Amino acid sequence: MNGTPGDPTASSEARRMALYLVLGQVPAGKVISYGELAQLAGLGRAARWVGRTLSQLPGDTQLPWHRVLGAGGRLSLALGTPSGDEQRARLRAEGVTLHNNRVDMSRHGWRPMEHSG
DNA sequence: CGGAAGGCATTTT
DNA sequence: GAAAATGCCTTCC
Repeated sequence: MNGTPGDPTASSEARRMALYLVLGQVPAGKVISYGELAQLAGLGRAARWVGRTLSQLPGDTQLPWHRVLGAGGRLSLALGTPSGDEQRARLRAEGVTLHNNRVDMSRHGWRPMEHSG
């Protein structure tokens, strides 16, 4: 609940909508971190909230949640987990190069601001 | 010096 | 109060 007076933040539903919009802006073959995603969605440092929301997403969602990684392209999900294994499988399917538990941000790091920020 | 891996601190539900 | 799809800092190669 957003029953926190003093916080101009919108309802959790509004935050989730912003997250969907930003996440839908992520092109295939590119990746982004939870923190970046939260910041682009205007959520600030709610990186935890982003990860939690993605985990709440249904399997029927069309959102590319598998393009969301930890900071610096680090995989937060561990192998052995349904989501962790699927994320790596989907990323590789899009042409993303995986290094053990790291992604090549230099080649797949999404830059919504490009250079003219 | 640069990249990768692990640990501790922060935030949200 | 506890758990979790994280983030930044420090250390090793």
